Amino acid sequence: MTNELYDPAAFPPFAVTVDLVVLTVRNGRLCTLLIERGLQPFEGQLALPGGFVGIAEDLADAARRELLEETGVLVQHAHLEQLATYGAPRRDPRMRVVSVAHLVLAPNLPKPQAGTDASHAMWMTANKALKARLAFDHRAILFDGIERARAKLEYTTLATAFCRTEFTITDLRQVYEAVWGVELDPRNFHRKVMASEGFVEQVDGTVATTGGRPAQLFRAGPATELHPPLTR
Amino acid sequence: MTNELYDPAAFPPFAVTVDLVVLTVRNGRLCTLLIERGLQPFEGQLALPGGFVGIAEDLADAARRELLEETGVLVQHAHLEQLATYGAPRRDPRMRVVSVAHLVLAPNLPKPQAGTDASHAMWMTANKALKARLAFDHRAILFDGIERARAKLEYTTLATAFCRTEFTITDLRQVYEAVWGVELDPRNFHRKVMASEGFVEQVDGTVATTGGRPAQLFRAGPATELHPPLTR
DNA sequence: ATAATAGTGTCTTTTAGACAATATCAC
DNA sequence: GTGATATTGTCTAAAAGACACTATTAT
Repeated sequence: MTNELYDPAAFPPFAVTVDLVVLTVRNGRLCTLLIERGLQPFEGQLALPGGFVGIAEDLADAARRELLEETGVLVQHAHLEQLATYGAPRRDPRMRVVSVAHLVLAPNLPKPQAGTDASHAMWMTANKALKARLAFDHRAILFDGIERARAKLEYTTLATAFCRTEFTITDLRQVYEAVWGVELDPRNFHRKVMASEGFVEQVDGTVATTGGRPAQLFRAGPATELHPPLTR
Repeated sequence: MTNELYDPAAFPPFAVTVDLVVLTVRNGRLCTLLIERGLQPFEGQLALPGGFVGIAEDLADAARRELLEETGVLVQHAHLEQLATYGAPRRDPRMRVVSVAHLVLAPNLPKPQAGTDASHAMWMTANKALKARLAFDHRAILFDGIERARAKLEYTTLATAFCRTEFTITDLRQVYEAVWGVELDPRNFHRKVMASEGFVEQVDGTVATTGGRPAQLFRAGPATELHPPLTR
C-alpha cells in the first residue's frame, strides 16, 4: 500500500452507486422491477432502480432508500443482500462509477403508484427484462441477480422471502416453479419440505378453499440453510 | 436518480480499494497471505494485501496488481473471483473507503522473498489468522472469504484451483480435508470424484511413490459445477 | 355424486457411507 | 515376504422420483 492512500489530494475520486435487482413472483411468473430513466445518459431507456450512496451512508441503507424513493417499495420483511460490484472503467460514459448491486426478494407487491416519484417504475417478467435493452450494464447485473436467486433457492430457505408471512406449501412450491421455470411434483415437494427441519412451521388455520381441500398455513421457520438441498 | 449524479461537483468522493483473501494449502493446512502494515493507521498490524484502484483500472486488474506488488504472488493459473464489497462509513478512520474484496485460490506458493517489496508478506494458517488482530474490518473479510471457499468446494470444481496442473486424487482429497477441516474416506472420495463427469481428466504417468502403489495423475476437467455436490 | 385441491403411503431406483478386497510400489 | 498407499468392489442405509391412494372442501 503506497503512501498516497493517505494523501487525500492523491485519491482517484470515484462515484459509488447502488443498483437493485428486485424480484417477486406475480401470477406464477418471476418478475423484476424496472424504471424508465428520465435523464441522460440512456434517457427514456429501462434501467434497474438505483442511485448514489451518500458520503456517510451505509451501502445497504442506500439500497433501501433508493428503492423507496424511486419505486415506492419499502424493504421491510423482504430479503436484502449484496449481490456484486460492477466497476468496469467505462461502464458509465460520464465518469468512473462503481456500483454495488443488491438483490431484493419480496412477496408479491402492488403496482407502483402513478403520480408519485415511483410513477416510472414497473414490473416486468424476468424473461422479458433479460431480452430488453437496459441502460449501462444493467442486463448483466439482472442476469447475475436472477442466477443468484435460482441458486440460493436450492440450498437455502430463501424461497419463503417471496411469500407473505403465512403461506401454504402450494404457495411455496409455486415460488420454486416460477423462479426455476420448471414443474415440481406437488406430493414429493410437500414431503421434502416437511422433512426439512426448520424450513416451515405450521400455524393455526387453513386458507380459504378454491374448490378443494383447504390447505394448512405455515410461516417461515428458523432454518436458513437446507440439508439436503432441494434439487432443480 | 437525481440530477446531482451528473454534476461532478456534487459527487460524494469515495476512495475505492481492493483487498485480497489469498488461500492456499500448505502442509495439509489452509493458509492465508497477510502483510504487516508499514504505515498508519494500524501501522505494524497484520492486514490483508490490498490497495487502491486506479481511476481507469478494472477492479480485477487492481486486485492482480496489488497482489503482485505487495506479496510477489502472480495470479496466473490461480482462481480469482470477487468476494464482496465492504463499505461501512467509518471502516477507515481517515475517510470514506469502499473496498471490493477478492478471493484468490492458489496452489501451494513459495514463501515471499525477503528483500523485495513482498518482504512484509507471510503465510499464516487460516485458523490462526482468524484469531489474530487484523487491521480495519479485515477479520470479517477473511472470515467471509474462507466461508466462500468452503461452500464453493461443495458444489463447484474449484478444489482443483488449489492443485498444480497435474495432481493425484489424494492431493485433491487433502485439499478438501484442509479447507473443510475434516477427514474423508479415501475410497469413497475416489469413487465420487471419478463418477463426477468433467471434474478430473486422467493424464499419462504416475507420481513417484512414497512407499505404496503409485497414484495416477489427473488434471482439472472442463466442468465447473458438481452434480451432485460433494458433502462436507 | 363429481370435480378439485391437499396431503399420505408405497414402491423402485439412485446415492451415500462403511469397509472388505485387490493392485502396485519400496524395502 | 512386509508395509504402505492406490484403486476397485460390495453391502447396507438413506434419499429421490414416480405415482396410487386417502382427505376435505365446493358445487
